[in-house]
Order: sequence, then structure tokens, then C-alpha cells
Amino acid sequence: MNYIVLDLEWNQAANKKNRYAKILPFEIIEIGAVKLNDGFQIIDTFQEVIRPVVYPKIHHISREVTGFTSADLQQGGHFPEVLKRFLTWCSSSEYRFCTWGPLDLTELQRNMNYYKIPLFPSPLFFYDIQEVFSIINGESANRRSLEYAVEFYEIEKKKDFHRALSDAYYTALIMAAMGAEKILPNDTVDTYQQPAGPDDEIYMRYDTHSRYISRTFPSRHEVMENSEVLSTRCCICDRRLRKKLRWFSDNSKNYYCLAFCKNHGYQSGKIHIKKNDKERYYAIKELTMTDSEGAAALYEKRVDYTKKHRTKRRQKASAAK
DNA sequence: GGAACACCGCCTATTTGTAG
DNA sequence: CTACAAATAGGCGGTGTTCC
Repeated sequence: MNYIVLDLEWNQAANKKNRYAKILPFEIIEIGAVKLNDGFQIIDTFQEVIRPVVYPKIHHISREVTGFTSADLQQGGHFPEVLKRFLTWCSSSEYRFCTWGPLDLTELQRNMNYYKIPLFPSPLFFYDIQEVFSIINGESANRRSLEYAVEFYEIEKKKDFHRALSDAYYTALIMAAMGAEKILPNDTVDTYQQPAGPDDEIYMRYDTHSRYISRTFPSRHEVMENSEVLSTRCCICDRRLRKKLRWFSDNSKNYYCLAFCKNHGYQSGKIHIKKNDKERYYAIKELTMTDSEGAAALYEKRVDYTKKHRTKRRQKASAAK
């Protein structure tokens, strides 16, 4: 198995109401990648600049970040051809993608879709090294910058940041510093493509949590009526769990619940409902091991909303008098 | 500047529960 | 049954972080 550490640079519309902004918010202008063997040793590199055709003028922020000028980009290749060379380069043997952050494979596929190029086989599993960094440092909600992680592992800053090949290279060195045993159990999946039907839905199990990606539905309401979406299975033994707190909304995009496994204890559930490019809705459900304190926090969260509403109503009522 | 994410709060409409 | 309160659902905006 090879690992393709991928990094993209992209550009966007310089003027606000460009008619392509909806279907292609970001146009890829550089592909950089490092190929690693099983031992996370660098065995090859890939780097090509792409000439933008949708947004030929570089946005001032993209310019500042990457250093590219519009003239530089004119020297680049046409996306479909560069991509073809890239994918040929990738496929010298079986491989998995690795990226810093969750966006690259989504934007890559959005660009492929724009050119009607067949997408990757779905589901597309990959390693989000930025997420792995958060997990192994016990700060799962935090997203650290690449430079932060480079400093954390005391990696020498030999090259500038924010160029595709150098960022891929830094990400590869971070992976080597982390080691395979920390990274390999923590793969994730890109959701630019959602499961087509019930048989394609995605179930992933980890040490202390699990993740499920549903197929799409016409409305968020229908997502939250589906029994598979609502079910809670133990992230360790997969047993169907009884809920201590049934799914409740936090008045935002998330739902929460509390379930209990008689062998593995409390698990907090979270459903995030997302909308895709075609205005269809799907669920990302996560079950995470927790303790009685975590359970208490969820109970707290649950009653907090009703409490707030109550006081709000009282205030409103007294203000009306 | 645009997108994604997490977290927070405010506002409204509808459904559900309860007292008279 | 009505009338009101409570609970629920969902939209929207703001903050602060990352990516480019």
C-alpha cells in the first residue's frame, strides 16, 4: 500500500457575482503530492501548476497566500490533462490519499465534476492528518494549522508554506513523526459523494467512537424519520443500545442523544445533517464513549434549552404587561 | 473573500401537553 | 372544547478557527 499525500492550491472568483461561483467556488491551480511506501518513506513526488480558465485572474488573497501571480498561472497545464497525469502517477500501486484538512478531496472532486471527469470510486476513504493530529493530542474539536504541527514535531522549516508540494512534504514528515500505529486506525471518508442507497451506507468503527454516513433524503425531516439514522449501536460491540435521552435538537444543525451499553457504558450520540450540491440531505452520525460526567453534561444540555425557553417566556410575558 | 466546522444565541411557527 | 404553556423544529446570524 502506498500513501499519496496530496495538497492543492486553489483560486476563487475575484468579482462577487460570477455565475460559476455556485458550481465551482474554488478552481484548483496547483497539485502537489508526495508518494510514501508502507514505512512512510518518500519514494516519489508530483507537482504541476494548472492554468485557471474559470477564474483566470488570481484573487488577491489567493495571491498573497500562495505567491502565484496571474501570469505565473498562465504557464500551467489544462486541468483535465494535469489530473490525468496525476492519477496515472498515483496508480503505480494500490494507494490511499492523505491530506491536511478535510477539504482537498472534496474540492478536487468538485473540479473533476465540473469537467465531467469520472469521480473516484465511492466511498473514498482517506487520512485527514490534521484530524489525526487533534485526536492523538486529545483536542478533537481543535483544528491546528500545518505550521503549528510542524513546530510541534520540531520539523525543520526548509521550504515556504502554502505551496502544494512543500505542504504535502511537511504533511508527510508529520506522518512519519506520528507513526503508522497512530494514523492507520483513524481513517475517515470524503463525503462529496454520498451513499447511493441503503446498501451503500457507510459504517466506520474506531477505538472509542463510530461514524455512520446515511444515504440522501429530500428533506431533513425525512432524514430524522429514518430508523437506521436514529438507531444507536455500541461503537465497541455493535449491539443495539437503549437510549437514556432520545434525540434532541440544539436549535442548530445537530441532534444529540445519550445511549447506554451494559458492557461498555455511556455513549453520546450526535447527528449532523448536511445538504449536498443537489439540495438533498444526509446524516453523519457519531457515537462516542463517555462516562457518567459526560452523561450528566448531556442531561444538563438537554434541560438547558427548556430552562432558557422558560425564562425567555417569563420575561416576554412580564414585558407584555 | 468563500467554504467548512464548532459553538452560541435569537426568533418564529408548529406541535404537544395541561388546566379550566 | 378552548386557552394557554411548554416543548420541539428550523431558520438565521455571530464568533472564531482552518483551508486556499
